[in-house]
Amino acid sequence: MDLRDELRVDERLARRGFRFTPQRQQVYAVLLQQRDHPTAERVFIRAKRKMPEISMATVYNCLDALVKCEVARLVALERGAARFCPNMRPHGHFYCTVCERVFDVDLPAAPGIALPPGCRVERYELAIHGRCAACAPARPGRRGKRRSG
Amino acid sequence: MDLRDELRVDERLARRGFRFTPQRQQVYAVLLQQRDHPTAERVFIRAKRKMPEISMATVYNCLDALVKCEVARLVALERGAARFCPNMRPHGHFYCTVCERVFDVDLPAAPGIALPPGCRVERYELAIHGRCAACAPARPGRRGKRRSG
DNA sequence: TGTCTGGGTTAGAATTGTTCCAAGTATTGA
DNA sequence: TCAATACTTGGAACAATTCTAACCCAGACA
Ligand SMILES: [Mn+2]
Ligand SMILES: [Mn+2]
Ligand SMILES: [Zn+2]
Ligand SMILES: [Zn+2]
Repeated sequence: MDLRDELRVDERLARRGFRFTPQRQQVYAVLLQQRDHPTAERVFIRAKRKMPEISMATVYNCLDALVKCEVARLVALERGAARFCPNMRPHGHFYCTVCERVFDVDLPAAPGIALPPGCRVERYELAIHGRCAACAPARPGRRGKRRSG
Repeated sequence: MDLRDELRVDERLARRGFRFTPQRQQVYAVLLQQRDHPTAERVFIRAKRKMPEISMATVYNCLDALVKCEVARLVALERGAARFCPNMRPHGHFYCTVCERVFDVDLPAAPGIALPPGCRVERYELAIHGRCAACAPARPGRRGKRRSG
């Protein structure tokens, strides 16, 4: 984890009356360490390696604080568990329907979409569903590695 | 409901071994009647007006059949209840974060997104979050009409 | 120093949205 | 007419998330 990043996170939390507790540091470190868009449960499993006492409730609380302070993004790709991403640059996601891995993709510079009149855009959520390189050749069933951590 | 549409639906279901039962007709009619991207529960409430015996399990079953036969789309905009849409032309969605209404928007002709190499796209899901015309002027809290059905 | 205050952590209960199940019903086609 | 198959139903089960109540802890302040 980059020290400058951590300092920024610290003050971003403080600005909203949140503390950068050891649990929140650990949850944030987990997000930075393996940027594979883990679910809350996967974050929980990884965070427990260095902090065995941490609870699921705390993981949800920490992720919520990080998302509220714009230090992490919640990514809702399908129904089912939300995923989390510490990349705060605007970007979309490629979701492999076979191995369920998620990849960041850049958004097009000029979306050029005609909105209903009077609408104000807050953010774009682009999800591209398909097959990643590892899974593209297969036809049905599942391929590629899943649940690696 | 357009008769030609209904006939097409009938055969689309039949092709997959599904029947266009009175319940499925009713659920489909509800989707066509008020194209506001209702949740399963809202479909249930509306369907009960003409078919008081219908159950939630059947509404889920019917929506599932319609989605499988490509007669309706499941739209997963946020965490929480999925929404359903009978518009099968490719389109994205504008989601008002205040009143929670959903509007169809046309997709740009050429998205022009650089994907991870080797990826095969199945479909795009574009969701634009923001404020609709009715809710744009407001700052915090909620405005606009909600849950009208 | 003692204690007040407010956020934080925890386990477990509750809630939400969805899927599954078992039993009975309806439709189809030999 | 009979068997196979699909369908509907209420309720149980389930998964993801949120809520609750008890305790913890750091910093403010008397
Ligand atoms: Mn991402
Ligand atoms: Mn739509
Ligand atoms: Zn894959
Ligand atoms: Zn609105």
